[in-house]
Amino acid sequence: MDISSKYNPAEVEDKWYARWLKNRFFHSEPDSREPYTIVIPPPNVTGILHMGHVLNNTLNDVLVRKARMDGRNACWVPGTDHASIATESKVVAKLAAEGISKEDITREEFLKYAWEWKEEHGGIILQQLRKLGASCDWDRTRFTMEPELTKAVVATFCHFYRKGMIYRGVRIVNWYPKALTAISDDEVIHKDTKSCFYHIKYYISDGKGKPTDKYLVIATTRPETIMADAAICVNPADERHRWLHGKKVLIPLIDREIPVIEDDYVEMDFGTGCLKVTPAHDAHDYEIGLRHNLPVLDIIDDHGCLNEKARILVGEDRFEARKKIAALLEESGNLVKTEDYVSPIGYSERTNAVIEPKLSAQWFLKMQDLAASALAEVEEGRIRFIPDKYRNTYRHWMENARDWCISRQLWWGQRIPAYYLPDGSVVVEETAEKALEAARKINPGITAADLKQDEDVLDTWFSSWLWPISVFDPELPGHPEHKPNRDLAYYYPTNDLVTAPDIIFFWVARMIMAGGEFMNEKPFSNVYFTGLVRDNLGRKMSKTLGNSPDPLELIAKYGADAVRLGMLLCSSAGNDILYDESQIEQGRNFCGKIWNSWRLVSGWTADEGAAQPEVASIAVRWFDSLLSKTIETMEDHYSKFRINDALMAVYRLFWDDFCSTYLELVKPAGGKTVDKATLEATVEFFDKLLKLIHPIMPFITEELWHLAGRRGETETIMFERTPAAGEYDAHLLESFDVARECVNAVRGIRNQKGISSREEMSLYVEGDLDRSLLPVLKKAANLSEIIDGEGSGAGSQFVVGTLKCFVPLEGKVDMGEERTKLEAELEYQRKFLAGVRAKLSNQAFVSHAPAAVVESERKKESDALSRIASFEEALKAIDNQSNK
RNA sequence: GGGAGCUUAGCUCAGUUGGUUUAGAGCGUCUGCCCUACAAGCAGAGGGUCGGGGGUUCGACUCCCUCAGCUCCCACCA
Repeated sequence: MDISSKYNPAEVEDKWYARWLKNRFFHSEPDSREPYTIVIPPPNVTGILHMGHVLNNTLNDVLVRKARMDGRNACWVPGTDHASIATESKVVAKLAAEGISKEDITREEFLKYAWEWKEEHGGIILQQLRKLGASCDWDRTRFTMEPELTKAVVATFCHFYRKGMIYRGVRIVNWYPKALTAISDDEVIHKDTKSCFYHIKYYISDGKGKPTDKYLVIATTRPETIMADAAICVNPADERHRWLHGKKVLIPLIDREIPVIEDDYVEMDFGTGCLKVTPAHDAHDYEIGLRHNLPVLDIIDDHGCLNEKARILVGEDRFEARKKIAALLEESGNLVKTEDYVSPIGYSERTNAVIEPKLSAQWFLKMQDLAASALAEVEEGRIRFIPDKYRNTYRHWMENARDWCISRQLWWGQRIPAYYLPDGSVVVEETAEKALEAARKINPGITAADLKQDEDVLDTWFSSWLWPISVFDPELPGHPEHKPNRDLAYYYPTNDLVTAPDIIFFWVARMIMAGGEFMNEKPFSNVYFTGLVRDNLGRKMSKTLGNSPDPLELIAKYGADAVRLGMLLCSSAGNDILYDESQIEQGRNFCGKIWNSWRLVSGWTADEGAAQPEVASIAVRWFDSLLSKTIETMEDHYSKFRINDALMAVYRLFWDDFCSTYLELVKPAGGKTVDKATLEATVEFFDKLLKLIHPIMPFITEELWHLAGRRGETETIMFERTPAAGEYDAHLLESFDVARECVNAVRGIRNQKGISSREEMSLYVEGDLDRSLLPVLKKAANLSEIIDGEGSGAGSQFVVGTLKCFVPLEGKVDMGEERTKLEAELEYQRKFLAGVRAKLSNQAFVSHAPAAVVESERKKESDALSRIASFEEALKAIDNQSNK
């Protein structure tokens, strides 16, 4: 059969992916089989493939392909996420590059640009996934902002609003001045940041707005907010500040009078024990303000600049204002001192911009009930996390979940379906028409033009949490009375979810909540958390470091199968992945190995009449057993999501056992013909191996499966069944390993003595070895004869287990060297024996340890004794020789 | 500040209820090989007192305590 001498992944991969698509092999429809469902963690619609995606989607694909070959109706639903903040900021940047400012255009115009951009760049990542071999059901591709899914999101909002779980409130939120939007707590990262602690004098007022000569000192890191102070707060138990109770003080520079209040919140031993309370610019202060009924004065605008309410430094950026006010305070004599200080500051996870705690009106979803039931799903074991340790993290969060701020001050996203009447009252309805209807019940005179829809959009996660439901039946979310359609009824709950642990709360937890709310059923059974992909120095991959390779270039260079294997090689669940290109090289090499092994086998021609050599017959029986055993091992690994262990098992089976051992044993000596039975068995083994490898490396296995079976274009390995583990001969496997060790030892001696593998040798064996395996020894070690008995004279002695072996080495043996080697062995065995005997002579051990353990120690003892005897004899023999 | 986890060969990691483990794998390293499947390969070899200390136990990489180092998550002491 013609087969190119080198495997060409690019050609093969493009060919097969196109055929798979053409035949719609990935497409799934409900039928009588058991479903296996995965929904993709939807990547950002404008994103491009990075190594994290490669890891995640490779794992997904392995699971899906495995399930498909297990005979299940596998469905992997792909799609993308509209990613409001990320996408909007990209569009804003693009417009800015064209000289267009978002503020100069209308919402409609902006959205037009955004959609254009999405159409142009959106979904590139889905094309890229095809290169990786992802077997997604592309006919089911979804986008979180497509009309149907948007309807689902809006309906969901209305649903929770009607249940009284959504409310609008003025709260301190994490304000992101650059994008002019609030972001959720989860999108803020706190980092210890060097800053400055300003100690500032506030003079006591004489009651008429004039300073007395008495003062208190507060310490703050944010002097630019003093103009927004509503009070000074001290701990009521703090004796030092008792004299301040009931007093009023004047804010420096602007001389506004504020009260001194008392609250337990203030730590006596921190700072000066006096806290300036700035309800508009600090969440704790806001709480204190509520308790003490303090006025709220917001002096920072949406861009992070001081506004006119600050009275001074109006229009200055918050950081500029901080520098300037420090100078002003210094001038006015209010600055006592400054000291270096490190404090946690919130940054945007996305852009690293400093987040401003800011008072603003936002929509919230109450979390308490949702979180409690979502916690139970995991705690009571209905949903399994892999690795298990994430349960702790999950529990902690769910027990402390705060209400979810679901509004975002953006345009790209699902607009909040709240409509305001001129009198300020609000109606929440799925459509503008329904809203008008509802509004007229409040005020019959209302016209459509009077109703103003809320300007905000919903947090992206407010759509992605519906994903496992809405991709199948977008009618259901928000309408729990709706009967699930055929797809949803069949595919839900999905089986496994593969995702990164950093979105455990953003997404995983919330999908569980939505599942409980609308389906009364968990959305998936297993969540496999991958690690973060890092470079080989352990650094996160980032554009700025330039340490993030382009997966498509890697695929072009090494092939998708190689990239997949390379990623899986280093990935055990939950551990970070230290990526190194050498792993992908290893994948490429494995492809080469598989390819070449078939080149070898395909070159064999069967000789109908020839009898099967004994060594081939043994090899076939042995490999058949080993194959069964390995399949069993792999199934066990898969069931525990130990994908890389399953991979390693088949990798070694193929390379070490099939190629290096089996093929070498059955390989016809002259390179000409092989008996029929052996050839058939070999081809069948190869076929099974391909099937075992297919979920991991889909392309090369499909190619070879076709080459090996001369199969038609509409056939595919992907619907073949996973080979079943049959019975295996444990005794054969064990004794075969002894034989292999012997072979190893002989080869070692060859190596050491510089004897070519082509030169035949003799071997003496004495002791425990299955003699039926002698042909294996003979062929693998290239022995002319194996003599049962004790060898003597010039030669080298070694022991495998309790088997004593001797290789005659006439004229090639250095007796001194042999002596040293044997003495070292003897020394080791004696020490070992001493250890075992110490154990056995310990009465406590003998009486407490289980009989089997004691028995095995006894066996160790007798084995060691026999080995020692062998070595001693060998040494004696050497001495006799040299004495001659 | 709270919580979780990690520390095993040069590197990355297994080690599944403490005893057939005299601690394994992959990669890398070293030695020898182009023998017609494969040098992206073949055949071998070396390499670890399982982070330190203590304890429980007949027995500890495995359980407990403690110290050290690292990582992650949560947390706005101004």
